[in-house]
This record gives sequence, structure tokens and C-alpha cells, in this order.
Amino acid sequence: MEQDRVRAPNIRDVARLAGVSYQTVSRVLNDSPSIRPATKQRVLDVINEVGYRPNQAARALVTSRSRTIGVLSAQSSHYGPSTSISAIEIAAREAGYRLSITNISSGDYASIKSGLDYLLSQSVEAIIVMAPQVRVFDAIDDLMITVPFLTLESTGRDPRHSLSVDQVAGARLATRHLIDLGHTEILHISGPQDWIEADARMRGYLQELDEADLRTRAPVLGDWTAHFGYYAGLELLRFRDFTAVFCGNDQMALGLLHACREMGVDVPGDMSIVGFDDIPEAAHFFPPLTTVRQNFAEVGRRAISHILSELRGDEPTVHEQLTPELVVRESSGRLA
Amino acid sequence: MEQDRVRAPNIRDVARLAGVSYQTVSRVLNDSPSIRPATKQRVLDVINEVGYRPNQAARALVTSRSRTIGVLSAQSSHYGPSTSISAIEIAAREAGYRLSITNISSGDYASIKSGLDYLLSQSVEAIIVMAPQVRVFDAIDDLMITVPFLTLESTGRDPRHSLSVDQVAGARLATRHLIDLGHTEILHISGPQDWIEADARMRGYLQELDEADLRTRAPVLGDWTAHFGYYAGLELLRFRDFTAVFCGNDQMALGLLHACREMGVDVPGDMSIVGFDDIPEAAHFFPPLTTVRQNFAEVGRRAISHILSELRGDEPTVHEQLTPELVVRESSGRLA
DNA sequence: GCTCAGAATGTGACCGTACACATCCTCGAC
DNA sequence: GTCGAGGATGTGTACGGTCACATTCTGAGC
Repeated sequence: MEQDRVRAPNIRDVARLAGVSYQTVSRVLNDSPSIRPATKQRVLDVINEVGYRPNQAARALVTSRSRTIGVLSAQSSHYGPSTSISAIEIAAREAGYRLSITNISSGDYASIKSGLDYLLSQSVEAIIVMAPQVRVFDAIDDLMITVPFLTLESTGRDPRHSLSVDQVAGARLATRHLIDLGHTEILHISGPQDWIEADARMRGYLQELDEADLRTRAPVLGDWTAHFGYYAGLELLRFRDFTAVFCGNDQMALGLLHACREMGVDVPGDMSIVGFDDIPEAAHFFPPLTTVRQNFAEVGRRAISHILSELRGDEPTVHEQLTPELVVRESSGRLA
Repeated sequence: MEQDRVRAPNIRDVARLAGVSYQTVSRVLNDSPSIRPATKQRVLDVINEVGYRPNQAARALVTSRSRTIGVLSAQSSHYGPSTSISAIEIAAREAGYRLSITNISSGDYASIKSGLDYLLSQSVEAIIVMAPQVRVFDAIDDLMITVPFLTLESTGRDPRHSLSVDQVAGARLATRHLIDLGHTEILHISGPQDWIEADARMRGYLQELDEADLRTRAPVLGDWTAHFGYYAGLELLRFRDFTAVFCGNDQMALGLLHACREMGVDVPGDMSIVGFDDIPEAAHFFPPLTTVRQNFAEVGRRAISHILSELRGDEPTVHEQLTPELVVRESSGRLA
């Protein structure tokens, strides 16, 4: 406490103690070539001794380079986003960049905008947006963003600044799988309407049914949670006018599996269920879940690689969607 | 693109365009009281028009207040940490603070230290550490941290700077529950050795068995994943010399449930299983999992509240552990 | 019409760093 | 011994804000 309000040592303090000029200290910090090893060592010793730490704010101010990439994320506690963020962080670190992650709790325009605003005021050098709401694009337009940016979503809206796993293709894979198994009455429990992914998966489902000339039903609008899957399942299973369900994610599929057990519906004997995401737990559900795997880590890595190339001055290249993969396990089967 | 390399407008640009001094603009930004409404409006108009955004680096430099709280986190993709972070973020935002989240991928000393170093060089005003490795404490000591900090772990090592759910108590609750059900041969599948939580849960398990004068067995050292629980289960179940398992987390319990089904072991008839965390999915496992619930969100909220009071100048108060809660579902039962 | 308090606004300095440039040192070549 | 080249080191300035203080404006009270 007695030393508390004393200000942290700065570059000049270090210089004085080491008997050199502040510029020499600066050189040591940025390991500039022409500096005598003895001098360098002396400076480093002082730095360690006084616990000097360069002030990032000052550095960012003068260089206008923060070495930071901003990430705007919603629901970063979900498996997908958090896996991607993890991969982004690792890739960024390798390139010498840090992440500044901002979560927005609600998807309304104001909070998206204020999140982006905050990142920009941090002088981030690039922005990756993982907020899966459509309004994000409006906010990006409004804010006149000049730094490289990328949204990790698959709308066709701005292909030069988007990167993602092809959700529509994934949904079609899942639906096609059920059709191939002989199902004709296939339900879809989707995610919340305003999520881009939810919408894309729903579109994929509808397209595939349409092409197969099968009856499309209005999807059930869920909220991604296992609880929803469970309660929706209890309700839906009262009328067994369907034999397969494509769930918008694995959690809802889990809840639905639960409901099936309680209602005495055998999976996959009476009911086939397919999820989406392939969370690590899905392989251990009962029964192990057939689902669509998306490589979240790869998305993260590519995002950074695109950002870096833009940072080097390359033109933003066009959207390149990753292909998801169907993982067939035991929750789906041929219609008896 | 044509406007690309032009520098962002600063406070003086705004001042010039609004026909006032830069200080007046600064007053508008910090809504200082004595400013004529007309002037204020004029400045705000210009700000909007040119898309001016205050430079945080400059502001942090001069005020040495970043309005940012640093969070050091490991494995932030896990349910617990990410739930806490979410709560921390919300609470911090309400108090006008932002979060700077840094993930460390490995738990070694160097990366913990560099993570903390980074946060400190960002001039964060406080630090919350969620990295569950013991070495964190050494790093904190070494770095001569002068800002308020808090670790979200339950070691007794620094009670004035720790806050957490009582892991030992939680583990005892789980173990006691199994003992009460008549089990005498109880196994423990723990998390990785170097995780503080894993260690605490193991200690709680051992203590409770010890007090009940039951045989303690060497815990199986896992890695938190469902896969591990599954494969460990397949192995362990070859010798059925136990009737209950306390798992270090819910994921491993899920894997174990899976193994039980495959080996034809009925849960809870032949085998009782208890998890830890109460992830939202646990209620929908088969059977629904008995587990220990910890209120991660509450931990996050309290963390911020402690930090804020320290930031206001209060002395750090002593560690106050939250009590976890046993949630009995259907994976545990009386010994036949 | 003058005075004066208080509101409104402006000026200078500084935060900690990096860059551009100036200066000093060292040493080999003549 | 002098010179110059290039390595090593030092000095001024700018980055974009805020703070302390100075100055100007405004309107009420006499």
C-alpha cells in the first residue's frame, strides 16, 4: 500500500537507471539491430529489476498499430463459437496478434453497434464478427469500417467478407440422409429465427425436401437448448405423424432423445433423429447421435489467415465456404 | 479505398469543423456540465458526420484508466468458465467496465506469465484469473501485481484474493450421497492432476470416504472429456468391484453412462453415477444425471462486485466460498 | 452603465512511446 | 595522423486525448 500510488516505471526511468538515453531503451524493447550487447544487457537487467512493462496505450497511440484483432461474438459460451475463438486465438498469437473479444448479450442493433464501436475505438487492426444476427451487416455498413473485417456467417450478402461452413449444404446432407433411409415425413426443429445459421439450416432442409417432392412442414422454432428439445418432443410425440426429425443442433436433439425415451418411442426403430454441430458429447448420447460435423477450428484458422493477408495489403478474396460432413451414428435408421 | 490511408479524425478535426476548441469537444465527450446545449449539439453533429471515435489508447495514456478488467482464462470453451465469463462481462458492463479476455492454451508457467504480462501492459485496472492451474499463484507473486486481482479458484492459498464455489464441499456432497445410498465401493474419475478443481474434488471424495471409514481407491486420472469417461468405463467395467462412481465432471459421467450401456450395466440398478457441474445437458442424459450444481454465474457476479469495491478503495475482503448444491436425478440409486 | 459572479470556452502542458534525424564513437585505410 | 564509413547512441517531435488553469462571455443586481 505504501508504494501504491507511485506511478509505474516508464522508459525514461529505465534509461536513467541504466545510464543510457530513453531511445536506447526503446531500441532494446524493439530489438533493433545496432546496439551493443553489453548495453542491451544492462538495460534488460534494469527492466527486470524495476519490473518495467511497456505501456501498450502509449505504443498504440504513436504507432497506431495495436497488434490486436477484434472479435465480436454473441453467445461465445456455445460450443461452436468458443471452438472457433480458440482456434482464432491460437492462429493470431502465432502471427503476433492478440485478440480483443467483445461479447454482446443481445442481438439488437444498438448493442451490435456499440460492440463494434468499442472495438474500433481500441484501434483494433481488423475485426472478426461472430455474431450470428442479420443486423450485423447493417451495423458494419453504418460504421464505415475501414479495417479488414470478416464475418463468420454464411449469408450471400457480402461474400468478400464472409467465411463459414456451408450451413445450407449441411442441412441438406442431414435431410438427404433421412430421405435416403426411406423417411417421407421429416420434421425440423430449428434455432431462433434471427440467427443466420438457424435460417440457413432451415432453408437447406426445405430445399432438400422440395427437391425430393416431399411434404415440407413448418419448422418448430426452438432456442438451441436441450430443454426446448425435450419439451417440444413431449408435445410433438403425442401425434406420431412423422418418423424423422432433423434438429438444428445437437443439444435440441439430445432433449428430443430424452423425450422419445419417456414416450416409449424407440430411436432409431420408430424415430430417426439427426443433429447438427457434432459436439464432442454427441458420440455418447443414447443412442450415439447422427449429426453434421462442422470444423469450427478450421473456420477460425482460415479467418485469421484471410485477415492477415488483407493486413499485408492483399485484396479481400472471395468467400470460400467449408463443407460440413455427415457423421452417421446410431440415432438414424431405415424406416421399418 | 480512395480514402483509405487518411488518418481517422481526431478531436481537433472535430473542433475545427464545429468551430470550437478541442477542449470543448473533450467536454462534450465526457459530458461535462457547463456546456451550452447548442454548442453541444453542434459538436455532436460533427462527430456523427465525420464518424469520429475517441481513441482509447490516447485516453488510457493520459488518464491511466482503461476502464478495462483483464480476465486470464484457460479453456474458456468449457461450460463453467464460459458461463462465469458471461456473467462477469454483464456485471462489468453495468459498472461501465469492459473485459479484456486472454486465453492461455497451456498451463505452463511461461504462458501464464505472458498472459498476465499482456493484461498488465494493457493497463487493465484489475485482473480476474480463471486459469485453474496452481502455477498461477507463482506468476502472480512474481509479477508484483499492484492492481486488484481475484482468482476464481478454491485453494486456501490466498483467501483474500480468491473466490469460488467450494469444490471440496461439492465433492463431499456427491460422495456422501452415494454412501447414504448404501454404496461402499465408490470409484472416482478425476480431472487432470494440475487442475485446482480436479484436485479439490478428489480431496473432497477422499475425505468423505475416510470419515465414513470406507476403502479409498486411487482415483482414475481423466481429462474431462466424454471420450475419456467412455474408454475408462469400458476398461473399469471389466472388473465390477465397485457399485458407484463419482465423476469429476458431467462430460466424463456421460461417457461412463455410455460405457455402462454397452457393457450391459444398468444405471442406477447395477451402478450409480454422479457427475459434477450440472451442465444444461445433464438433465437429459440417459438416465438424467445426478450431479453437483455450481452457480457459475453467481461466481462471476461476485467477482466483479469484489473487484469494484476494491477499485473504490476498500480493502480486499476475505474469501467467501459459495456452496454447491446436489441435484439428485436418476443416475444414482440405492444399492440393490 | 458598471460590477461581478459564474457559466462557457480556450490555452499550455503532459501522459509514454516510436520515428526521423543529429551526433558521437570506433576503427580500418590511406 | 587524418579521414570517412558505419555502428552506437542521443535529441526533438508527434500521436490524441485530459487536466489545470486562464480567459472570455453572459446576465443579474445596483
